[in-house]
Amino acid sequence: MKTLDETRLLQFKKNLSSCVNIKSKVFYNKELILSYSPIKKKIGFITEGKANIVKTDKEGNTTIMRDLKENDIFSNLFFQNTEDEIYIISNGKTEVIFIDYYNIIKNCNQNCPFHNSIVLTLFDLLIEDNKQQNEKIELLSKRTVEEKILFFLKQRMNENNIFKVTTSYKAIAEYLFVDRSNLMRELKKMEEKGLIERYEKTIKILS
Amino acid sequence: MKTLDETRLLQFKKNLSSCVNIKSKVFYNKELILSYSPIKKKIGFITEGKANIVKTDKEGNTTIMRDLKENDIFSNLFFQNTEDEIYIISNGKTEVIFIDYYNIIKNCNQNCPFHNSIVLTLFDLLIEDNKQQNEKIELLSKRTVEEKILFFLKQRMNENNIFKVTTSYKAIAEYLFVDRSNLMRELKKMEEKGLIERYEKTIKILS
DNA sequence: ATATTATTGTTGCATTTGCAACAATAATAA
DNA sequence: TTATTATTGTTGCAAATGCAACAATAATAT
Repeated sequence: MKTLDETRLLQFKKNLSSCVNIKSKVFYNKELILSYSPIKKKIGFITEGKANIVKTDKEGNTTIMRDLKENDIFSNLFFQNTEDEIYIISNGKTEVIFIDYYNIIKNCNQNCPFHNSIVLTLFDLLIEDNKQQNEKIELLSKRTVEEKILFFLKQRMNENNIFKVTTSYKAIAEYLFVDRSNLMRELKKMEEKGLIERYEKTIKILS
Repeated sequence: MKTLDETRLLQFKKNLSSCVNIKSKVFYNKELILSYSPIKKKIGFITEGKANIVKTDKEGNTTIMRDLKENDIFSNLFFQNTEDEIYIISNGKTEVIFIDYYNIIKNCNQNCPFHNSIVLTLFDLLIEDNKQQNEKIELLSKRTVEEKILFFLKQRMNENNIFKVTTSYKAIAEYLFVDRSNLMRELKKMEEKGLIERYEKTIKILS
């Protein structure tokens, strides 16, 4: 039983506009969707496409903190103001619904029946996000690049133990916070060890 | 303006018992508070003390994924079933309130006025947790041990740029996912570089 | 079609890091 | 108190990793 099924998400999207002020917006590739702001507290919900949470430190190093996809939630409420700059950037064409945080916490005047349902769905979406973050922390806690790769692949492989690189090895290296050339080297080693088989962008996990 | 002030948390604790089934429990050092379960979905709220989210992989390596303290929320809903085992473990005397997830998502029969307020507070507690997770991901994205140490220290130093090690260097090394002896070595290097001053368990950040 | 840019694959090399081992000290238990 | 256990501080060494550079290929733009 999945907590968040299609029906419920559909209902959520319908209810949203009936109760709180929302703004829907379409972004194209590499556009800024949201940045840190202590004033304009917004919650975003991706209705179509993909996005990344990207961090740039003061030396200019850029890292992908998170991958976001359809039905994922995000917010500038999730970040604190640090030296690093954190942005949500679209990855291809992306459609987003923005919800004003104050609309959520303040019960709407007419005490509409939708409000509770919306908050509950947001709650479950947040739990889902939390789960994904824990998965990322678990990934990063792995001691070696090989362990990181295996964990990453096993989470994403299909029922035939196959994972297809739909993005790029560069993007995967960024996601794992490892050097790209080292990623390639480790993949080769893993193939020699018999842990995986690889043909260009198709990887079969054998272990 | 803080989202979650003392007054609100007090109200939350009061309301909880009026509306949903809760169970309060006291744990002593190193006791199991919660583990992964697909059936018994629980949300925990720490009213006193500290706890850790601890992960053990199939090789037996144990890592501290998160530090939890008073007013922090946790749940087995946040984890997926992987090869790694994840537990919430008390760190000293810890008092916890357990909330049944189904109590939250199912509006209570009498449609009490507390329910919405509770869900909203849980929502904000989840946002707070999310923020802490992002902070940890940001920390782990740092490329070198030195960068990790500096980020860690700057987040925690007081207004005089002083951080006191209240736990142990061993625990800090675990939290940063770095080797303890390397942590000591890097601290020495950083002192030589003039980035910090250190006297046993007191560190002054100079940069 | 051709030029331009991005990605992939590879390697040598320097650096960083983890591991193991040990002594010194501190904290805790008997 | 004394014994026992945990933490701190240090180092040599091997392994893992990142960096830089490059050619080959693929993708995209003109």
